[in-house]
Amino acid sequence: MPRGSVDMNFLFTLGELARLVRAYADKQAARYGITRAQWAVLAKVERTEGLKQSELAELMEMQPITLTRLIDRLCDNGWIERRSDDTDRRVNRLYLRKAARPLLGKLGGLRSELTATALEGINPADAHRMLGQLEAIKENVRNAIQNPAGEPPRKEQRVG
Amino acid sequence: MPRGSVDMNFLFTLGELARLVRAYADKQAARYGITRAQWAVLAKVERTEGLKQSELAELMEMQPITLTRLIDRLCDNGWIERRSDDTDRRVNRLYLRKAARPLLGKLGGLRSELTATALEGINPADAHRMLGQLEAIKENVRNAIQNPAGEPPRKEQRVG
DNA sequence: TCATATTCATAAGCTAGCTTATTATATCCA
DNA sequence: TGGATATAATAAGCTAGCTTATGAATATGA
Repeated sequence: MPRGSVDMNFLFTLGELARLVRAYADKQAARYGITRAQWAVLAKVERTEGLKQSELAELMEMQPITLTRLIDRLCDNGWIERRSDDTDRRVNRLYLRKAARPLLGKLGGLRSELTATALEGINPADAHRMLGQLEAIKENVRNAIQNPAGEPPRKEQRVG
Repeated sequence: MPRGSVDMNFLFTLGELARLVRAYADKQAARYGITRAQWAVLAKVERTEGLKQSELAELMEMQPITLTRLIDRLCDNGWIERRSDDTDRRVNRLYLRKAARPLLGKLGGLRSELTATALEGINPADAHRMLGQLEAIKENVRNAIQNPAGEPPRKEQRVG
């Protein structure tokens, strides 16, 4: 196993874990008539109302078209709404609707439950450190995507 | 933040990281004409030739029908083959074909590259511990899926 | 022994990712 | 002023997850 952890099975373990967690969270969230992906969008809108779709997509590390579909569903259910921008007619800005409030309350509880289940037996300090490492890895991968090896870094990076 | 780490944003951070890593790995693997999901299957078959599809699906925490489609692609490309079982005509067993060998060699190198990129700046001991924690979380979630809260554990668990 | 239940693989149809292309609107600058 | 370029959202069509349903083969048990 040359060079330390290089040959660890990190890639596939992460994929399998994400698959399991997604299946579990989707099943639980289905009680409230929402999917995990839609829930993630709703939760972000709650914290940052008034964003453009493109800004939100960037925040969530997701392509704008993927977000468009999720927003369609959330609007269909009356949880959020698109409002057109005063000065740029291309833009939609996203706002919560009243109907989302009770749902968001329940989802908050569910999030705590799911997190507690997943992290059971791991002490809080370790869990915290692990979360920090996951964020660091996210940053590494984001940089790798934006500055592919062998190419000079582009100016005007979105992530500074 | 009551009760330690319960309200950490573990759920969505994991989802975003998995999305980023998948996008990156897919883009790199595309150089060899394969996707990350197909690659994961191929790598498992390499390590455990002769498994039934249903056994492999269980190993990979994935539904049999999802696996069926991935196997279809791998067979189309001539990298693996389904062989029927001598004693049970319902069963397909999976074997590598010669054509997979050079590909597997290249993919091994790619895996090391991707892992090194993702884990850059994290020391090997920490990375190792983190991987162990991810496995522990996987186990927690698997148990939660199989023994939903409020129901008695079913006998004949698949994961014992 | 034969009806019932289980298992294996797959089909149909859904969500959620992606890339590439399109349309409408803004911006830039010559 | 007006043509090229850039940006916002969406469409089309792909992969990979899922649930539910189905057909074939096997196992079980009265």
